[in-house]
Amino acid sequence: MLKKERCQYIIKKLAENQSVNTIELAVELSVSEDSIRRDLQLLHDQGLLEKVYGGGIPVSDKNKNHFDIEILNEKKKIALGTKALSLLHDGQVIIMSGGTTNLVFSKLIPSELKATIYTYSLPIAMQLSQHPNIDLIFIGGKLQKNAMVTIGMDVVQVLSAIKADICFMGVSSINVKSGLTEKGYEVSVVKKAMIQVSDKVVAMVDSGKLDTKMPHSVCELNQLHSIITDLSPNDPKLKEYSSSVGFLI
Amino acid sequence: MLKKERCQYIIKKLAENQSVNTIELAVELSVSEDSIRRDLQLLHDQGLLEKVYGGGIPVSDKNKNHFDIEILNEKKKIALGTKALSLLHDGQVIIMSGGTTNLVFSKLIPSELKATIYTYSLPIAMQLSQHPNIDLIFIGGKLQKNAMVTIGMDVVQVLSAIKADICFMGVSSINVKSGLTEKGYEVSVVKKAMIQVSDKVVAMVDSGKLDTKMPHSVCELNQLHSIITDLSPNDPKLKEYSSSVGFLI
DNA sequence: TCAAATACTGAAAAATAATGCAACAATCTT
DNA sequence: AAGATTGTTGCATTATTTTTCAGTATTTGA
Repeated sequence: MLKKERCQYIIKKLAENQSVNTIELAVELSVSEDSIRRDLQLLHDQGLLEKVYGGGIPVSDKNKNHFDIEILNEKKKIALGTKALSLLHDGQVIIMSGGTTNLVFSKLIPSELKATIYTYSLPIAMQLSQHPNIDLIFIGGKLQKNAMVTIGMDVVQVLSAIKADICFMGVSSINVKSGLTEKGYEVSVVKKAMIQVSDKVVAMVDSGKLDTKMPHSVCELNQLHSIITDLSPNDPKLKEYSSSVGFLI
Repeated sequence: MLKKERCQYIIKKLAENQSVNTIELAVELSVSEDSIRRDLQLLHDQGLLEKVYGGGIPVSDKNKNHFDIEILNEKKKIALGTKALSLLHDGQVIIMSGGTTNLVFSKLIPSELKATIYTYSLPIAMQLSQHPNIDLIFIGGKLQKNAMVTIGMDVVQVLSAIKADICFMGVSSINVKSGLTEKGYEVSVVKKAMIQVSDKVVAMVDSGKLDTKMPHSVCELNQLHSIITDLSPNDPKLKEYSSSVGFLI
């Protein structure tokens, strides 16, 4: 068995049992106790467990001051976000929706850019608050827990009062017939409001979202200024979209 | 067997077994280990697997995005926050100001508590968004970067419309004569608004803040329901405060 | 305190990896 | 078709990583 596999096994067992024992592990994995100890040391150095006499226990999460957000397909999303950078200019007023695609994008924004950004996504706000030249305005409201975005009438109301140059819209589902659609009604309402007040609407589309559909409509394709994907604009998967949208990037 | 076929075989086996072993593969595919290593290297370069000593494992797609917040004197603040827990009850409407003291406190809130919490601090919102039973409302506005809180008239306006049972107020500076004071004018305005709409105001005071002063006044001591510190209520440093305030905890 | 259990240390052994090289085959060029 | 080019393979050598083992130190619990 590979060393890395052993480590994964240990982590898994630790999560299940809240503790692991050196000797037990040595028997289960048929290696010497020394090897197990070295593995435990390694995992400890990575902050993945607490080493104690006789084995290991989980790290106490009371003292954790960090927030993690999992990003699927980060590579694709970086490719996508990098393309979107060409649409940014100094002085713009920008609205950004939530989603990990936009989170990745926000990380790519060059630190020289001077712009005003509105968002209602907590993680994106955290990210952009580190940016030296961006005026950041957070749109408050009731928080939707899993997505970490605010929703509801408060959000719509604030959005209605904005006049934005461009809006980067994270996309849950898109297909040619139904356009953009969302799983949650409230999010769809917020997105409609974003579109209303933005000169350009840019759909940030992870290629996995192509040709899928959700219950609540956001807008038709012809309302989009452009669609940015991680694929080449000539990719056959995008063929049917090209006629309905201004730009495919 | 062709190199390409081998690579496909490796990928397939990896998906099935969650790991592949160099020597095994060499035997199965009847080529030298060197060739297998070269294949693994190739697949690694293509991002299709993770190379480890002895073979390969799937690429971990758990790409995480990381936000860290530094907390000074965390121990003191945990002591302080733990005392504050006694003021929490189901059904309360709570306002929380920003600051690391309140961030630590928010982490200590038991997961059974059902309450509504208003805050204008990004990190506290991130923290509380993980809480299963708390209705969280974020107060939007322009973001102040270093403190990661929203400020300005938008915030004051939203606050004015609230009616809260209790308000946990992070404290920058406190002394007997001037009461609570702040470095920034805008934050002081926001805090005044919080006090206006809260039945009880609780000052969360790290003992390092005692007997200090800043330019902008927030309130006098007699407007506070209680002061919570990391010290014992009988500590001599708190003596002069005791006469002006309802409770010292 | 002692005895047992567990941990740490360093060195040697074993396993695995990387590198350069020559042989060979497939492909391309002329 | 002959020659040049390229890519793949296996081998020998050298480096690196991992494991074990023996001896010694530390921690634990009675």
